[in-house]
Amino acid sequence: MRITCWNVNSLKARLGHVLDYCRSGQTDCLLLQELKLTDEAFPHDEFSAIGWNAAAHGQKTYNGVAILSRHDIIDVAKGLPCLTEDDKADEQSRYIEATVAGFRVGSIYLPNGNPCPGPKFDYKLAWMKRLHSRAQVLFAEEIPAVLGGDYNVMPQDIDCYDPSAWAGDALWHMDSRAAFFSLLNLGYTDAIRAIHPQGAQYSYWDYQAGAWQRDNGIRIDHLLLSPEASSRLKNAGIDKRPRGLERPSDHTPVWVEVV
DNA sequence: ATGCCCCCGTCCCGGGGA
Repeated sequence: MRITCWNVNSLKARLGHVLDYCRSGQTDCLLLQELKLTDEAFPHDEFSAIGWNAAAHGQKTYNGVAILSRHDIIDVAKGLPCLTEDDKADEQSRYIEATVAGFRVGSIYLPNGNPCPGPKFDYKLAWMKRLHSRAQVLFAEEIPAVLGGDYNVMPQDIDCYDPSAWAGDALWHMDSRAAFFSLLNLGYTDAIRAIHPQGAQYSYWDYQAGAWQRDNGIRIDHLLLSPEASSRLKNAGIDKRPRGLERPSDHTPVWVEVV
Protein backbone atom coordinates (compact mmCIF):
# COMPACT_ATOMS: atom_id res chain seq x y z
CA MET A 1 0.00 0.00 0.00
CA ARG A 2 1.38 3.35 -1.07
CA ILE A 3 0.38 6.59 0.64
CA THR A 4 1.46 9.85 -0.98
CA CYS A 5 1.23 13.49 0.08
CA TRP A 6 1.25 16.36 -2.40
CA ASN A 7 0.69 20.09 -2.06
CA VAL A 8 -0.88 20.81 -5.45
CA ASN A 9 -1.13 24.63 -5.17
CA SER A 10 -4.72 24.79 -6.49
CA LEU A 11 -6.60 21.62 -7.41
CA LYS A 12 -8.34 23.45 -10.26
CA ALA A 13 -5.02 24.37 -11.82
CA ARG A 14 -3.55 20.91 -11.20
CA LEU A 15 -6.55 18.61 -11.77
CA GLY A 16 -5.03 17.03 -14.88
CA HIS A 17 -1.76 16.30 -13.08
CA VAL A 18 -3.57 14.77 -10.11
CA LEU A 19 -5.85 12.59 -12.26
CA ASP A 20 -2.81 11.41 -14.24
CA TYR A 21 -1.05 10.54 -10.99
CA CYS A 22 -4.05 8.51 -9.76
CA ARG A 23 -4.34 6.70 -13.09
CA SER A 24 -0.62 5.95 -13.20
CA GLY A 25 -0.96 3.33 -10.46
CA GLN A 26 1.92 4.87 -8.50
CA THR A 27 -0.14 5.27 -5.35
CA ASP A 28 -3.19 3.93 -3.55
CA CYS A 29 -3.94 6.97 -1.42
CA LEU A 30 -3.26 10.67 -2.00
CA LEU A 31 -3.15 13.28 0.75
CA LEU A 32 -3.60 16.66 -0.95
CA GLN A 33 -2.98 20.18 0.31
CA GLU A 34 -3.74 23.70 -0.90
CA LEU A 35 -6.87 22.82 -2.86
CA LYS A 36 -7.90 26.52 -2.94
CA LEU A 37 -11.52 25.61 -3.60
CA THR A 38 -14.76 25.09 -1.66
CA ASP A 39 -16.30 21.69 -0.97
CA GLU A 40 -19.05 22.60 -3.46
CA ALA A 41 -16.42 23.10 -6.16
CA PHE A 42 -14.53 19.87 -5.42
CA PRO A 43 -14.35 17.77 -8.64
CA HIS A 44 -15.89 14.58 -7.19
CA ASP A 45 -17.19 13.46 -10.59
CA GLU A 46 -13.75 13.47 -12.20
CA PHE A 47 -12.34 11.21 -9.48
CA SER A 48 -15.31 8.85 -9.31
CA ALA A 49 -15.05 8.49 -13.10
CA ILE A 50 -11.63 6.85 -12.63
CA GLY A 51 -12.78 4.75 -9.67
CA TRP A 52 -11.33 6.91 -6.90
CA ASN A 53 -13.01 8.08 -3.71
CA ALA A 54 -12.46 11.47 -2.13
CA ALA A 55 -13.08 13.29 1.13
CA ALA A 56 -12.39 17.03 1.16
CA HIS A 57 -12.19 19.86 3.67
CA GLY A 58 -12.00 22.97 1.54
CA GLN A 59 -12.51 26.71 1.70
CA LYS A 60 -12.62 29.54 -0.77
CA THR A 61 -9.32 30.81 -2.26
CA TYR A 62 -6.95 29.53 0.44
CA ASN A 63 -5.86 26.30 2.13
CA GLY A 64 -8.02 23.20 1.72
CA VAL A 65 -7.04 19.54 2.22
CA ALA A 66 -8.31 16.21 0.92
CA ILE A 67 -7.88 12.45 1.09
CA LEU A 68 -8.21 10.47 -2.15
CA SER A 69 -8.03 6.72 -2.55
CA ARG A 70 -8.85 3.71 -4.66
CA HIS A 71 -9.97 2.18 -1.33
CA ASP A 72 -12.97 3.17 0.78
CA ILE A 73 -12.51 6.30 2.88
CA ILE A 74 -14.31 5.94 6.20
CA ASP A 75 -14.76 7.75 9.52
CA VAL A 76 -13.79 11.14 8.08
CA ALA A 77 -12.92 13.85 10.63
CA LYS A 78 -12.15 17.49 9.83
CA GLY A 79 -10.08 19.92 11.88
CA LEU A 80 -7.80 19.48 14.91
CA PRO A 81 -8.75 19.45 18.58
CA CYS A 82 -9.19 22.89 20.16
CA LEU A 83 -6.87 23.61 23.07
CA THR A 84 -7.80 27.28 23.64
CA GLU A 85 -10.79 29.57 23.13
CA ASP A 86 -9.01 31.11 20.12
CA ASP A 87 -8.84 27.70 18.44
CA LYS A 88 -12.64 27.50 18.32
CA ALA A 89 -12.71 30.54 16.02
CA ASP A 90 -10.19 28.99 13.59
CA GLU A 91 -11.85 28.72 10.17
CA GLN A 92 -8.79 27.68 8.14
CA SER A 93 -9.19 24.28 6.48
CA ARG A 94 -5.86 22.62 7.18
CA TYR A 95 -6.54 19.12 8.52
CA ILE A 96 -8.61 16.12 7.48
CA GLU A 97 -8.31 12.57 8.79
CA ALA A 98 -9.87 9.26 7.77
CA THR A 99 -9.36 5.51 7.77
CA VAL A 100 -8.10 3.97 4.52
CA ALA A 101 -7.23 0.25 4.21
CA GLY A 102 -6.76 -0.02 7.97
CA PHE A 103 -4.49 3.03 8.29
CA ARG A 104 -5.56 6.24 9.94
CA VAL A 105 -4.31 8.90 7.52
CA GLY A 106 -4.17 12.65 8.06
CA SER A 107 -3.70 15.31 5.38
CA ILE A 108 -1.88 18.28 6.87
CA TYR A 109 -1.39 21.82 5.62
CA LEU A 110 0.57 23.44 8.40
CA PRO A 111 0.60 27.26 8.50
CA ASN A 112 3.54 28.99 6.84
CA GLY A 113 4.16 31.32 9.80
CA ASN A 114 5.84 34.22 8.02
CA PRO A 115 6.59 36.91 8.88
CA CYS A 116 8.17 35.86 12.12
CA PRO A 117 7.97 36.98 14.79
CA GLY A 118 4.33 38.02 14.56
CA PRO A 119 0.75 36.77 14.85
CA LYS A 120 1.10 34.40 11.89
CA PHE A 121 4.11 32.76 13.53
CA ASP A 122 2.18 32.49 16.82
CA TYR A 123 -0.64 30.82 14.88
CA LYS A 124 1.80 28.33 13.37
CA LEU A 125 3.19 27.30 16.75
CA ALA A 126 -0.29 27.09 18.29
CA TRP A 127 -1.41 24.91 15.36
CA MET A 128 1.58 22.62 15.88
CA LYS A 129 0.56 22.18 19.52
CA ARG A 130 -2.90 21.12 18.37
CA LEU A 131 -1.37 18.66 15.90
CA HIS A 132 0.85 17.31 18.68
CA SER A 133 -2.25 16.79 20.81
CA ARG A 134 -3.95 14.78 18.07
CA ALA A 135 -0.77 12.79 17.30
CA GLN A 136 -0.48 11.93 20.99
CA VAL A 137 -4.00 10.44 21.00
CA LEU A 138 -3.28 8.33 17.92
CA PHE A 139 -0.05 7.17 19.55
CA ALA A 140 -1.73 6.33 22.85
CA GLU A 141 -4.44 4.34 21.07
CA GLU A 142 -1.73 2.38 19.21
CA ILE A 143 -3.29 3.20 15.85
CA PRO A 144 -1.29 2.69 12.64
CA ALA A 145 -1.27 6.35 11.59
CA VAL A 146 0.31 8.20 8.68
CA LEU A 147 0.26 11.98 9.07
CA GLY A 148 1.36 13.48 5.77
CA GLY A 149 1.48 16.81 4.09
CA ASP A 150 3.06 20.23 3.93
CA TYR A 151 4.55 20.83 7.39
CA ASN A 152 6.25 24.07 6.33
CA VAL A 153 9.27 23.05 8.42
CA MET A 154 12.80 22.12 7.34
CA PRO A 155 13.85 19.73 10.11
CA GLN A 156 17.63 19.80 9.57
CA ASP A 157 20.31 21.63 7.59
CA ILE A 158 20.48 18.71 5.14
CA ASP A 159 16.87 19.51 4.23
CA CYS A 160 17.87 22.79 2.61
CA TYR A 161 20.13 23.74 -0.29
CA ASP A 162 21.42 26.71 1.72
CA PRO A 163 20.27 27.19 5.33
CA SER A 164 21.88 30.62 5.47
CA ALA A 165 19.37 31.83 2.85
CA TRP A 166 16.55 30.92 5.26
CA ALA A 167 17.90 32.51 8.43
CA GLY A 168 15.05 34.25 10.21
CA ASP A 169 12.40 32.47 8.16
CA ALA A 170 9.48 30.68 9.87
CA LEU A 171 10.28 27.45 7.98
CA TRP A 172 13.75 27.34 9.51
CA HIS A 173 13.03 28.93 12.88
CA MET A 174 14.24 26.86 15.84
CA ASP A 175 10.78 27.00 17.44
CA SER A 176 9.21 25.46 14.30
CA ARG A 177 11.87 22.76 14.16
CA ALA A 178 11.60 22.06 17.90
CA ALA A 179 7.83 21.62 17.52
CA PHE A 180 8.43 19.22 14.62
CA PHE A 181 10.91 17.20 16.67
CA SER A 182 8.44 17.06 19.54
CA LEU A 183 6.18 15.10 17.16
CA LEU A 184 9.03 12.69 16.46
CA ASN A 185 9.76 12.46 20.18
CA LEU A 186 6.23 11.15 20.71
CA GLY A 187 7.39 8.09 18.79
CA TYR A 188 6.70 9.05 15.18
CA THR A 189 9.07 8.26 12.33
CA ASP A 190 9.98 10.76 9.59
CA ALA A 191 9.76 8.18 6.77
CA ILE A 192 11.96 9.96 4.22
CA ARG A 193 14.67 10.61 6.81
CA ALA A 194 14.52 6.98 7.95
CA ILE A 195 14.94 5.60 4.42
CA HIS A 196 17.25 8.33 3.08
CA PRO A 197 19.42 9.45 6.01
CA GLN A 198 21.93 11.08 3.69
CA GLY A 199 19.64 14.04 3.02
CA ALA A 200 19.27 16.03 -0.22
CA GLN A 201 15.72 14.79 -0.60
CA TYR A 202 13.85 17.95 -1.54
CA SER A 203 10.07 18.25 -1.94
CA TYR A 204 9.71 21.94 -2.85
CA TRP A 205 11.43 24.26 -5.32
CA ASP A 206 10.42 27.92 -5.55
CA TYR A 207 8.93 29.11 -8.82
CA GLN A 208 11.36 32.04 -8.75
CA ALA A 209 15.00 32.52 -9.64
CA GLY A 210 15.36 29.19 -11.44
CA ALA A 211 15.22 27.26 -8.18
CA TRP A 212 14.14 24.04 -9.93
CA GLN A 213 16.84 24.23 -12.60
CA ARG A 214 19.50 24.97 -9.96
CA ASP A 215 18.10 22.30 -7.59
CA ASN A 216 17.70 24.95 -4.91
CA GLY A 217 15.18 22.82 -3.06
CA ILE A 218 13.98 22.31 0.46
CA ARG A 219 12.28 19.40 2.24
CA ILE A 220 9.12 20.58 3.96
CA ASP A 221 6.61 17.86 2.96
CA HIS A 222 6.74 14.97 5.38
CA LEU A 223 5.09 11.65 6.18
CA LEU A 224 5.15 10.88 9.91
CA LEU A 225 4.37 7.30 10.91
CA SER A 226 3.19 6.10 14.31
CA PRO A 227 5.00 3.02 15.67
CA GLU A 228 2.27 0.69 14.41
CA ALA A 229 2.73 2.16 10.92
CA SER A 230 6.52 2.55 10.96
CA SER A 231 6.94 -1.13 11.84
CA ARG A 232 5.26 -1.78 8.48
CA LEU A 233 7.36 0.75 6.54
CA LYS A 234 9.03 -0.85 3.51
CA ASN A 235 10.15 2.11 1.45
CA ALA A 236 9.77 5.85 0.97
CA GLY A 237 10.73 8.34 -1.67
CA ILE A 238 10.13 11.61 -3.43
CA ASP A 239 8.81 11.60 -6.99
CA LYS A 240 10.43 14.58 -8.69
CA ARG A 241 8.82 13.96 -12.07
CA PRO A 242 5.63 16.04 -11.55
CA ARG A 243 7.72 19.11 -10.62
CA GLY A 244 9.13 19.06 -14.15
CA LEU A 245 5.75 19.04 -15.93
CA GLU A 246 4.15 22.01 -17.67
CA ARG A 247 2.48 24.37 -15.16
CA PRO A 248 3.61 22.32 -12.16
CA SER A 249 2.92 22.76 -8.48
CA ASP A 250 5.96 24.10 -6.64
CA HIS A 251 5.77 20.92 -4.47
CA THR A 252 6.22 17.34 -5.64
CA PRO A 253 4.73 14.07 -4.29
CA VAL A 254 6.29 12.30 -1.30
CA TRP A 255 5.36 8.65 -0.74
CA VAL A 256 5.63 5.73 1.64
CA GLU A 257 5.17 2.02 0.99
CA VAL A 258 3.65 0.19 3.95
CA VAL A 259 2.62 -3.45 4.16
C1' DA B 1 17.19 42.47 -1.36
C1' DT B 2 11.36 40.27 0.56
C1' DG B 3 11.91 40.85 -5.74
C1' DC B 4 12.26 37.16 -9.19
C1' DC B 5 6.86 33.34 -9.98
C1' DC B 6 2.29 31.51 -9.50
C1' DC B 7 -2.70 31.25 -7.95
C1' DC B 8 -7.01 33.44 -6.60
C1' DG B 9 -10.75 36.83 -6.97
C1' DT B 10 -15.69 38.91 -9.92
C1' DC B 11 -10.19 40.78 -11.69
C1' DC B 12 -5.38 44.23 -14.72
C1' DC B 13 -4.00 44.86 -8.82
C1' DG B 14 -3.28 43.05 -4.14
C1' DG B 15 -3.00 39.18 -0.79
C1' DG B 16 -0.76 34.95 0.10
C1' DG B 17 2.51 31.59 -0.57
C1' DA B 18 7.63 29.75 1.00
